[in-house]
Amino acid sequence: MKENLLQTSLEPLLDYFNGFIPLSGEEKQLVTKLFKPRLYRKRQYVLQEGDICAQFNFVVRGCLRMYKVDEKGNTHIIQFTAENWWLMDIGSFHLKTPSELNIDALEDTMVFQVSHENLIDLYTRAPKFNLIFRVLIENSFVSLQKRLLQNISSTAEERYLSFMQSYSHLTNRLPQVQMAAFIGITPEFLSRLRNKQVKAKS
Amino acid sequence: MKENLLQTSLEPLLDYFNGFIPLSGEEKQLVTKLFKPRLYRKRQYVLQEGDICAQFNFVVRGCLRMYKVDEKGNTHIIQFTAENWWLMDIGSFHLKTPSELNIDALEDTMVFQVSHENLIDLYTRAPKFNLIFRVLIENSFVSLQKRLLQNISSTAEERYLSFMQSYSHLTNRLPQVQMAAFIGITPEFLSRLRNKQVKAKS
DNA sequence: ACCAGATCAATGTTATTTCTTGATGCAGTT
DNA sequence: AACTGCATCAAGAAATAACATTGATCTGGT
Repeated sequence: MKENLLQTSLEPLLDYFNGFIPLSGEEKQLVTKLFKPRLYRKRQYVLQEGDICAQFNFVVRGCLRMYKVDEKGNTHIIQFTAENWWLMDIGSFHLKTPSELNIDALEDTMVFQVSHENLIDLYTRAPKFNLIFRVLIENSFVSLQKRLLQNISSTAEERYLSFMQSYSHLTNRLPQVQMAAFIGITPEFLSRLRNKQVKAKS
Repeated sequence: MKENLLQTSLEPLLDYFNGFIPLSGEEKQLVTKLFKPRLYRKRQYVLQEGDICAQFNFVVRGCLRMYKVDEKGNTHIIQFTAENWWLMDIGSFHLKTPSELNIDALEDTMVFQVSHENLIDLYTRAPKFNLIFRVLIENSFVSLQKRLLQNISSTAEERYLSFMQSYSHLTNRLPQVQMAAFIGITPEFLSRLRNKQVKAKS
């Protein structure tokens, strides 16, 4: 019986950084030393409400979701993260306070993780990463803001359409229950919306 | 979308300890304070190779397996653990060294966990637990040794029969792939063995 | 040459997850 | 009062994944 091995090639991460600014050999070394691979299986928690978010996660393969569970037990998804993107609770990570968010895996997912300590170390030894991470976080910020705007100003149907656009690479990988929880409607209603779309086209 | 809540009655654990030696009210208090409930879902890791085993796990409901993955990616199961038994990597736990073993859930599984620190605390405040845990570990030791002996001296068929006996409570709960990985044969060959058994009986 | 067991590929069986549909309800518009 | 946009609950249907069986073929050790 074979199990998933965590194959540990740092390549995708190095490629990612290189896409911003080429790294020196030494910097690659640093990354190699400070980032650790880790496999999460479907449904497994990466971060649980009440815990401190101790890692920056870079997804190499698979898909994560970050969400909040409200008092009624309803799940609200803040973000999906698949290949070559980052996910963490920045607030909890930097302030070292318990998170009120959850992160878990929607598929078996490989990530590279840096701890807080190691990230500081990285910044100190290779200041270039300040730039990289600044840009990276700015990007996240922008898309978050876009999502907020989108969200507060639209009907369910509009949100659905907008979601299909901005997450087009994921729309046939994600179960509809998850999309519904992102859009903020019930799976049943999403089903009806889709139905309507199909009919409208013909 | 609703998520699973954990129900947290300590009863089974207290009963277990009481089965050794009756506990005082104070001792029960201690147990209540130092053990934490935790739910693992099917396929979820409890311990991952490379991590330090930080908890003693007492299974209340469900079933765990502890295994090692070799260089070829083959899984060798060391132990199954269901209701009212313990599981951990003792070595990693005590020496605080990275484990080379994995533990994961074969079913949704409820455990109570003590951390290293809390366990020491428990021993200090209620020395009676030294006895309890000594006996408990001796028991594990004995069955481990039995397994080893069984293993090095038998054919696959003998190992299968012996497994059916000593794990009789689990034989219709465990998938055969898992049993095969315990016995040390391929699932296909196990299937044939079982077939042979059935035929032999008629 | 034979036996215990592996490997590979195909197929069958069950269980689990996901999706759809209908019935009904309810709070805000118009 | 009726209509729209959504929720809730229950039941089935459809899709997928997990598990089991079987046949064919191979291998290393006696």
